[in-house]
Amino acid sequence: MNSIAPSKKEQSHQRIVAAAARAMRRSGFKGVSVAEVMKEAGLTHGGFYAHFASRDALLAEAVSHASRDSATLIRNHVGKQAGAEGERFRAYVNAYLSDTQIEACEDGCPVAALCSEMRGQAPEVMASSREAIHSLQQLVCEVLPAHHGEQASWMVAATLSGALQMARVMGNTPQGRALLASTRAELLARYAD
Amino acid sequence: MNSIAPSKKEQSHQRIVAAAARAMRRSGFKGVSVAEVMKEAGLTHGGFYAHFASRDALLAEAVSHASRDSATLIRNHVGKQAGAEGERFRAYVNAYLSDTQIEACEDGCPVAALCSEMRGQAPEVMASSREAIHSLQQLVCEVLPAHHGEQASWMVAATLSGALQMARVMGNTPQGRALLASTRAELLARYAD
DNA sequence: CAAAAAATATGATGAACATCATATTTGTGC
DNA sequence: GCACAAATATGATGTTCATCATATTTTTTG
Repeated sequence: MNSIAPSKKEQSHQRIVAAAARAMRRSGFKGVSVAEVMKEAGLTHGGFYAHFASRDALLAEAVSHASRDSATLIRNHVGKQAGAEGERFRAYVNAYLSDTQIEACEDGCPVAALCSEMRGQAPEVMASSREAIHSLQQLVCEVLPAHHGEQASWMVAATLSGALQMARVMGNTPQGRALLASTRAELLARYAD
Repeated sequence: MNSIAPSKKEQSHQRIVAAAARAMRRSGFKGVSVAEVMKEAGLTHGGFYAHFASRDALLAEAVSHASRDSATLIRNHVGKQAGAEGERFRAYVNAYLSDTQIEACEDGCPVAALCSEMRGQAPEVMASSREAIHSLQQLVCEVLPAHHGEQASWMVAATLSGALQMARVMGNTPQGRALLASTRAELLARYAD
């Protein structure tokens, strides 16, 4: 077997992780059933344990995958606007808190999708979760005008995640959209420059 | 029977709701098992359906209970400091984001404890959840210096809930405490007056 | 193409859980 | 203290689910 081409097993492994990462953000940790994820990956449920030591091991990998994935998505979106300091921040906040995010959980930020559920998970899942939170803060740091410092980046990360979660509970309604609009306006007024 | 004294049934009902409200904030919606809640209330699991139409009906009541309960707790704490405008806000933020809150989920804000899990619950649970979010924002409005307006109150509510959730994932560690401290500092610097 | 190895499918097992029907206990008015 | 009603307990049922042992299929190698 060629060691460059991904083996069949690796491909299956990745399909399973990707399916879990989507299911997780759609329905929470508890919403990830081994059988359903395997079906979504085009496999049968029994073969699961040839790929993962346990369901928790899958969840841990899926959190990391979702984190990298959503970070890449939004980096690509923001990276193109390399204008004045503050422009990248505007683009980032407007994307993270856009109205479309209310209903687009599946490909969105795993912290917003799962944060209140992370506490109390298995140790390996918590470790991945802490990394996902760090990754979110890191991303904020990259786009936040530098003079605001690290302290502000933690607070902004918390605001972004908290606001998106709340808006999703309100739903894609005037209320939910107003919540997002308020948060965008406050953040931009105080941190865009 | 006297209609003033709470009946035995009402007392049991309240004990069940209170137990569920604690279990819920400790372990999430999924962590509320009918059998365990009944045991914690000093009853056996089978009697449950004499009190509630379904598990979801219990969850909905428990969210409302937790919301009222934690609001009362923090109102009592803050209410005593009726000093200059901004003093109440300082007291509120310092209490909501105090280090002790990292480990005190059971009696804390149900929005911080459950927000990312609320989306996708049964309709009655979502209705209670939306009310709990409104109640949090209302409380922020009461303590926020008036000139900041309603827009700021939504953003501050999101920040509080988001930061506490993240800190709880980090745990009661230098990291978690630093996250809370950063958020407190930013909020107070920008909204205390 | 045949044999060996790797990957996946089938089906079973046991645990956890919500729900409910029925029995037992507890409290109340006479 | 006795009968009646309300409240609670017991135990059963059916379902969902993670996990795993074993069989079958697919892939690779000689």
